[in-house]
Amino acid sequence: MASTKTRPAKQAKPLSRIQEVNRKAILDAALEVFATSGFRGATIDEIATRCGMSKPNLLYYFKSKRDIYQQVLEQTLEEWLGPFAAIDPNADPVEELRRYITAKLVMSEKRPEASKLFANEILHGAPVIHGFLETHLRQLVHEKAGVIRQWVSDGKLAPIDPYHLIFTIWATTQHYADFDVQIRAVIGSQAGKPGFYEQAAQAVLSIILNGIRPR
Amino acid sequence: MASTKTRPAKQAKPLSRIQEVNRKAILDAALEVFATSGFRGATIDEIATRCGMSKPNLLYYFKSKRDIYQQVLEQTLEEWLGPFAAIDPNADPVEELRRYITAKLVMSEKRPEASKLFANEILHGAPVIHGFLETHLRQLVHEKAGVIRQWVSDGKLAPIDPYHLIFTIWATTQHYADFDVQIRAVIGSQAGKPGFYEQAAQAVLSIILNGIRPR
DNA sequence: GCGCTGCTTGACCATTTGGTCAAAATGAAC
DNA sequence: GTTCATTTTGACCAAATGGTCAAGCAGCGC
Repeated sequence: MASTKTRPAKQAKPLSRIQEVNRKAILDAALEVFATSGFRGATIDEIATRCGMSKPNLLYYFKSKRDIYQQVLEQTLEEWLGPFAAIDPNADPVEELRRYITAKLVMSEKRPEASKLFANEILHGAPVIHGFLETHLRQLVHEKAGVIRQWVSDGKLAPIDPYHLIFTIWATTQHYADFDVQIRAVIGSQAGKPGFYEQAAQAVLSIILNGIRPR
Repeated sequence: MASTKTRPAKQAKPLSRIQEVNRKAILDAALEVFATSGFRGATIDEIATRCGMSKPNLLYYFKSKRDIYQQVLEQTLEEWLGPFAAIDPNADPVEELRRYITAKLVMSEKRPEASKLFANEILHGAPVIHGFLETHLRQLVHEKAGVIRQWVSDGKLAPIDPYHLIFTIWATTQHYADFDVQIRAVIGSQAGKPGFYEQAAQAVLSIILNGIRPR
């Protein structure tokens, strides 16, 4: 994604102290607003207000609403896919998947906005990150699918379609972030309690890992 | 939900032929538009145009955008929860869950808009159906959780938290509708092919059912 | 202090869009 | 065909919102 990191545009202008601070503040606020309201529902004004800034001032740093949105998305994407990219072909399959699933559940608990941001983007047809999905993500998934397929060949996992396994893991883990309102409504106060996510992790791991253990 | 079915308001006015036709056309169009654009993104104009109607004419049948949205949501809810409500305590657990999961995957394939509509509503905090979630859905889930717990007690299923099992099933099955764009981008043309959903069903069933089979 | 560059903003504009209304068209009953 | 209720619409309004701009302000090197 992007050229280097979060530069405004071309020609690596050094990006002053105040710029760095303000751009970060904007992106942080934008993540929350976009995650809870979606792209259409979010307003520049709300993002601006949330970081104590006027609308024109915010537009001094980003040229449009779409621009902010895109950069938040790209920035969050790396972080979000980190644990997936880190899946190690040489580790023990079940342990490695346990690690990955746990990591994703922790992310869903700690940063649900990131998950919601993507969910919303994809739900509406991925207008902004469609290209990324078809190239980078596709390549990455293809690679990891190969790893899983190898594990299956080696008899270290039950025979399972790697792609659907990946989708199942994504679906279950992200569900806890994206649908937290529903979960909270259904199970009530327990959902907020400290041990809740550990309990969720245990259940999800139990289902998926036992579902794919060699037999 | 709602008083009887889809009456405009109070006092069961018989609802003329033309009303019946038009209301249905509007609700059908609205489902699609709301599902793809979300509540904020949808416009009355688009819904109206899509069923060959003028905006004021549409507002003759429904008093506001919110009103249409709410009725589409309520109408689809019943249909969506049907298979869940139909889970039979007396059937064989593994077979019954296989039936349910399969039914949900079929729905995700045939009517992805319904799934997307809910996903969007919940993602944005369930402003409209929050009450429903906390009462009816909560009660229903509680009831079915009891069934699963009983199955576990009887040794017919591996020990698993009923709620998390339900969430896992919802997450995986609905993922195929809500994130279809991502799936298509990642695995390419295969996603459209006829056998794809059967393959998905097989993989999901394999993981979940083997994950909960008594051992 | 001076001047210059970079940062900030009030005022403003254009577009979109939910919703209203009075008047016209249509259909049904007789 | 006349009459009345139902249905349809063009024209319109008000609010929200993305985005612009010229002018003001602030920091900083000298």
